[in-house]
Amino acid sequence: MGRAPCCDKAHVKKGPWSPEEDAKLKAYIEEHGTGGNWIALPQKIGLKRCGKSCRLRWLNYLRPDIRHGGFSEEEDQIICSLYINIGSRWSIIAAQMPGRTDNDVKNYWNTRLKKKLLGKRRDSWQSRRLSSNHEPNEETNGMSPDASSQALSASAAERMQLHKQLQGHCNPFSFYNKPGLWPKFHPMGDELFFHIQHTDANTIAATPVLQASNASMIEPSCQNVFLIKPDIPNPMNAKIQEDLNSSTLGFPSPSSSGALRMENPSSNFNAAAVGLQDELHDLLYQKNRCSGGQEQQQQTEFECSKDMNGEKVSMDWWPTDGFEKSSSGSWDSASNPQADLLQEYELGYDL
DNA sequence: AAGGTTTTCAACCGCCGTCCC
DNA sequence: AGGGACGGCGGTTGAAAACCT
Repeated sequence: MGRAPCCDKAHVKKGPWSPEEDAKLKAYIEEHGTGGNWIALPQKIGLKRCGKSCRLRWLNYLRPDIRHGGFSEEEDQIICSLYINIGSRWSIIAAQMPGRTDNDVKNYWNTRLKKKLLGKRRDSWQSRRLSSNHEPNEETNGMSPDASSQALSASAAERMQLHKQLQGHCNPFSFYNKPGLWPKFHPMGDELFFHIQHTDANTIAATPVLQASNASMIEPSCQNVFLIKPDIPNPMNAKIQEDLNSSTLGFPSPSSSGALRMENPSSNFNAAAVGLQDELHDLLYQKNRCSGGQEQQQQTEFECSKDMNGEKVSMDWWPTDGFEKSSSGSWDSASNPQADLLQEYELGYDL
């Protein structure tokens, strides 16, 4: 037996809200609040709407402090940073940007940022498939992006690709290519701690901190993954800062292999954070790192590599360095910490 | 100008966790 | 303890707008 519907769907209105409905809902909530019961609310005010629909309309559109559109570069970076690290937790991500709703952030990611960061890469791959006789093995270790995408959740696949792009193949000086700068960056690490703190106080320092309540919603393995604004008093911050200070690594000691020692944690840590922010910014705003610093609009990793080599070369959508697909179908890691990451993605983790 | 295509985003759907009886 | 009610969330849809040919 299925669950009873939250409302009588035969008698509720659906579709776009009229100005009259908006006015009724807004006036009532501003005067009486929601009364703690969204289901009963539409009946009270004579709206032929589902309670959930009222709630959504209020939260996403009618609330007085809502901001629509006009995402700033800082917000872009916050969204990308958090998406890479915690996945599609839109409510948590939105909570970092006052006035933004999860729906807005989700739409913005799906329609703009994702395309900005990932879209052209797929297009490139598809066009190459059409214009050449590449065997799948040459491209992606036997898995086409489409096929591999089926094995991974969309979110995990996207984030895997973002990790890859941030790895900066074409940039030998990339943050990702300097292991000494890495924090223990594996998002599934036991005590993973990913601290993005831009030293430029005018940029990331303006980032609101994750609320403790939100942090508690992240599964334990990822609870230490978020942006921090150290000067904001917050129980979670205190704990994080304590961990940071007490760790010889600059972040909590790992309990497993794959972690990277750092001699000068604080400076490296900040350098790492700055490096990541810079690279994210580059990806978002098309600053070209591999053509001697020349600006080149809309250039993504594939095009970048193509230019570097003067010919169309195979740049895998999926990472291949250090990865081997074993005969059993699993990924072997050749001493590459990222192999573990991919393995866990393959296992279906969706952070 | 018209028709087709793509993009955007508000709204819906259904699952899940929590609360309360 | 168990089950229903509800809120919250992420994924998806589809109409409207924008853009292209």
